[in-house]
This record gives sequence, structure tokens and C-alpha cells, in this order.
Amino acid sequence: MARPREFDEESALNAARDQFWMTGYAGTSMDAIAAATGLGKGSLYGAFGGKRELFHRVYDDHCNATIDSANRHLSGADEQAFERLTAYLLGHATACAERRQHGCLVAKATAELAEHDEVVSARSLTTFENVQLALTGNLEACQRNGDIHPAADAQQLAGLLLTVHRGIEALGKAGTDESTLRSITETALAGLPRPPR
Amino acid sequence: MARPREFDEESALNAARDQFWMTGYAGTSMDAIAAATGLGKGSLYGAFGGKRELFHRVYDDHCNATIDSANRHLSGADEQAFERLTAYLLGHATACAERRQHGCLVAKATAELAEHDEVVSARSLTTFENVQLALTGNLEACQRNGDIHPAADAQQLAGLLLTVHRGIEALGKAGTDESTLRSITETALAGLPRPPR
DNA sequence: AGCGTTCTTGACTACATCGTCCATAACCCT
DNA sequence: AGGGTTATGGACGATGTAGTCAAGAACGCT
Repeated sequence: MARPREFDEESALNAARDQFWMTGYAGTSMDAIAAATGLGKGSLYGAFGGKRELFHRVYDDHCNATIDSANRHLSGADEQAFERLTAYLLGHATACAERRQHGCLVAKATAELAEHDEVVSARSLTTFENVQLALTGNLEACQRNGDIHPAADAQQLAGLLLTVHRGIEALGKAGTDESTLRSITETALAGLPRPPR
Repeated sequence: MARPREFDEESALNAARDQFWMTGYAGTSMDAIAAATGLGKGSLYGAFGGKRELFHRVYDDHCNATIDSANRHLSGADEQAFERLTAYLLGHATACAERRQHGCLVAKATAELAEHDEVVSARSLTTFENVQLALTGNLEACQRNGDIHPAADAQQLAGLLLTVHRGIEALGKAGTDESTLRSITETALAGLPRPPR
């Protein structure tokens, strides 16, 4: 019927995402994306529309991946729930430090665009809400397993942990070193209400 | 001896800062800054150098103002130290929500530029360190006044509160509502170790 | 008042950038 | 095999952008 695509859509989107991730929305030119993906501009515009639409597509995919990752890391048997929580948060602290300022795309895009782009701010908000939900589920599992005080409000605590998570991200971008980020995370975990014994 | 400046340097810098604050570094053109300040481009370049140098100047001033503000809000008599702490953090939560996504310039600049601009990342880091110092001083005052457990590590707790502060900023930019931001802040404050009685 | 010095204004250059368009290529169905 | 249809690549136009420059304006010192 017609000529098929030559390029792989997913890897093109990944290349575009990495470019936006590195140089931001305003700082990334469509020529740079064309170079990064290897596509001609005709193909780029034909397949994805303009710059804004391409970014929205890329951002949507990335937000979903972020939510999936949180769910994957935080869900499982109650017995290891607390262990998964600490691994998730400490892993993030280490990752923030290791990537040395090449932080999270959600944070970067939100900071740059949320103010002006309703689509981005809405997507960021639901991403945070979903990560918080994953944390809430995990904390409830911790409560069932006796690692967290049963009377504590899991949703409140999840909100706090999400906030710490985003704060670690922000500090990491400024260059705070790994041991500091980890010890802040540990302080946050140590502040969680333990069950009476 | 020579013709004096017609414009007020400080208000020009403020106008430039607001422009960068609104549209980011890459998203702000020198023409936009010329329009915002009312200066011709010749004056702009003559007085401040290029775009990057202007931004560094603006950013430096803003970081100092941020540090000063933290010190002003957090220092004072031991008796009201805890009160000042809660006012500082809750005030920030409210401000984040009220400004509706027009967040903090330090966060925005760090997210956009820290990765590529050594000067910005260094300035961001020292800003965070100084705010943490102000928080540490406040927490030590709280300890002297018996509001915080005397054996607690004030610096660790200050690191956590700074992280929460930055996290609230990030969540606020995505559009999280005021009551949520405030209750997260209250949860963080409630998790501070209280003195034995 | 006259002069040297600095400031101001905005036209100008050189290049970057978004998006379009079209000639050509590749494929599928009949 | 041929034709209809869609993809490709890159030239192109219009506008945006960083930074320069020169002609003139405003001041203070003598």
C-alpha cells in the first residue's frame, strides 16, 4: 500500500528524549534532534508533528516509565516491604550522585515548563501522585508487617517520602555528594514512626 | 568627566532576573531583556557583558538574597526558635502554592543549567549549604530551648529539612495544592525527635 | 564655553531555528 | 510489473537571536 517506516519509533523517541533531557526544551533545536535520531526533518515532522507535540509524546512515555519503575520497585511481599522502601530511596540517592547533575527529566521539565504548559504540569502532577500511591501501598505493607506504627497515616508519610525523594533530586543536581544524600535519606527513614513493642 | 548612567542598575538587574525567572535561561532572549529593562542593547552589553555574564550576576545576587532571607527568618532568641522554624517551612509551603508554579529561581536555574555551567552549580550548592547552616543554627537553638531532643544531630536534621524544603518546591511547581504542601511540612516537623520528659 | 569621556540608541551582521515543501525512493496490492 | 501511497532527505523561507558598531547625546572638568 505504501512505503513503510525505515526507523524504529521507540529508539527515535529515546534519542529525542535524551536530547531534551540533556539540553532542556528551549535549549534543544529540532536540528539537534534530527541529528540525534538520524532522521531527516521531513520524517521527524511527518511522524511526530512539531517540537511541542514531540516533547509531549516523549514526556508522557517517560512519566509512565517513571511510575512503572516506582511500582515495580515498591510492590511485593509484605515481609520485604521495608527493605524495598530503603532500597528504592537509597538507590535514588546514589543514582542522583552518580549521574552527577544529569538528574531526572520530570524535575527538569517541570521546572522549565510547568509554569507555561498545562499539559506538562498536569502530567507531572499525576506522576507525583502515582509515585505517592506506590509509596502509600508500600507503607501499608510495612504496617501489616509490623515495621511501621499501625496508627500512622500511610498517605501522609508517603507524601513526606515523595517530598524527600524530590528534594534529594534537587540537591543532587546542585552537586551534593553521595554520602550526604544517603545520610539524609537514612535520617528520613529513621524518622518514620516505629511500632510499639 | 563622562556621561553618567541614566538607568538604575539594581532595578535593571531585577527586571532581567524576573525575565530569566519567568522564561528560563535558554528561553529568554537579550531582546526580551532589553524590552523588560527598557535599555538599549548597547547599554545592556556595555554594562553587564553578554547573556551568560548577566545571568551569573543576577543569579549571584539572588542566591545571596535567598541565604539572607533564610538567616533572617531563622535566627533570633532561643525561646521562639521552633516557632520560627515552623513559620519558615509552612510559609514556604503556602508561598509555593500561592505562586502557582512560578517557583524558586534557584531550583529552576539549577535544573536547567547546573549540568552544563560550573558557576551555576557551585553557586547553587553553596546556597543550599548556607540555608542548611541557618537551619542547623535554628535547630541547635531549639535544642537549647528543649524543643528538640538534645542528643539529636542538628546538622543531619537540617539536611533533612532542607531536602523537604526543596521537595516542597518541586511539588509546588507541579501544582500540588496548598493544604497538601502544608500537611507534608507538618508531617516532617512532627517527625523531629522531641526531648524526653 | 569647550573638550574629552562615557553612555545611549538602534541599525546591522552573521548565524540559528522552526517548520514547509518537493523530488525521489521504497513498499504493497492487484 | 505497474500504480497508488507513504516515507525520506535536504534545500528553502521567514523569523529569531547574540552580539557589534557608529553616530550622537549628556555630563564634568578646566
